[in-house]
Amino acid sequence: MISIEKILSQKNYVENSLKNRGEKPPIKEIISLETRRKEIITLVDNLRNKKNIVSKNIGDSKRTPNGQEIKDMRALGEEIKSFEFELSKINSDLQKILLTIPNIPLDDVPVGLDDTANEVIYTSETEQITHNNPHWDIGKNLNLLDIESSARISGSRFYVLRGKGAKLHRALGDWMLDVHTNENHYEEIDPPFLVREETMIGSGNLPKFKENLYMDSETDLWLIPTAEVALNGMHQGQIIKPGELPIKYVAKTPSFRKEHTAAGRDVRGIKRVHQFEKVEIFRFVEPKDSIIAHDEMLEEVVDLCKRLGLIYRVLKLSTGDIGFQSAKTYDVEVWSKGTGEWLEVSSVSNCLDFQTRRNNTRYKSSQDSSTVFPHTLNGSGLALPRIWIAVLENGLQEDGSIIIPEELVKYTGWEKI
RNA sequence: GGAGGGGUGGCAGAGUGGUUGAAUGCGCUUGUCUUGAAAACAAGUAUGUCUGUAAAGGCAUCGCAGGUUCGAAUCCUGUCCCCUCCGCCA
Repeated sequence: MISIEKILSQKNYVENSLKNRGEKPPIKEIISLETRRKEIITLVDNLRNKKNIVSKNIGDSKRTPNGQEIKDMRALGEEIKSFEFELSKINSDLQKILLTIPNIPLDDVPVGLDDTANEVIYTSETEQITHNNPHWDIGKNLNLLDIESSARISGSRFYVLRGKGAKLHRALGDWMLDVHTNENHYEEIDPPFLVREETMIGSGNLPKFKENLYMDSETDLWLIPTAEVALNGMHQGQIIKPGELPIKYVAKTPSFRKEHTAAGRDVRGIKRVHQFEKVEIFRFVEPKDSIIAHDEMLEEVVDLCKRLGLIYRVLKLSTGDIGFQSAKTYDVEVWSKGTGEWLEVSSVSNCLDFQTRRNNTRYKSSQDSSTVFPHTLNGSGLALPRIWIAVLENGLQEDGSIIIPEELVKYTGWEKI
């Protein structure tokens, strides 16, 4: 969440920045709640001080309190209690509002209310070739993809991969994990896929995006829509020791999404499904380092696309299109030759201190020993079934076979399908 | 799921309901001593929040939430987490 100090001290800036996202936060209400909150704190503290002095006096002199004292103190206690009640109400109201306010975009994010304002900042090929053999046909013909079975098992928007299709999928994931751990020096994490509500709030997925998440109401656990949620939760409530930043995590997990909002869209194939695998890279960094870290992560993601021989482009998302928790986002898309469209395979975001404030993840700086909120960054590296789609459609030969990218051969054990 | 035990400061570990924000030890920081280091000695060493230019002070926090009391780390209730044993189980 954004800090209340920022809202108070830079009211207009905050208001304008959020307007660019199409948001109108109740700034006035926040300010009045915050003002009242401080008033009550001062009041309650003074009353408690009174109470403490009397109690201490009784304790020090080792006597029993007289009737008048007991009466006064009881009244004082009641007064304190009623203010405390108001205070807790204000705190929860304030919290409720603050949790629904999205992050403030960085100044170099293109202004616009939707994806039409996104800027394409790089495209690897000037021309995109199309061949009219979508992955659902290729996959079926070569017995790599079995939508009929997944429909029997789970319904629509799921997939079954089989044989070499499954192996290719696994090879892609393993290769990505190896690149991130061996070359980019991330620590591999295998986290839980079910998380507590607090963890979902920490990442920014709750309370606002409940309708897109699966959860078990018996245990109050939520299925992660991305490993970002789990990785971000690793240091909830912790103070990270001096010298431990940057922390770099990579995880391959399933991602569970209801995709209610997209009903009817992208129904064919496996581009948009309820459960998919994704390799996610995540960093906790010192605030001064997040801008550079963001560009590094974009490079790491782009490098994967290059090495797979895919056609890709990089978008800088507009103020209206970046995610709730993000201050700046690059999307990386690969070209799907079979369907003639760009597939988003990565979203690389700098969330600044937005998530660490929600998580209460802090960092003790070695210079001045003050505690600060570190910045977090996340990026897919990469989203799997979509990359699987691209590799399949991209590798399709005249004779109907598939050539596997060279990098993957030592993971698959074969060069073609 | 059943039965027990436990959650206290960076760590370990005390704590008859009344100067306990908290003994003691370790660690860490600084100083004295030393050519330097070690040892020894001395001092300091949690977080949040409010008032204040500052100095300083108030308040809160002993897993979390309530309750009892003039007064709660200490008593009561609920809850979460951890450990041990039993049962079940990939």
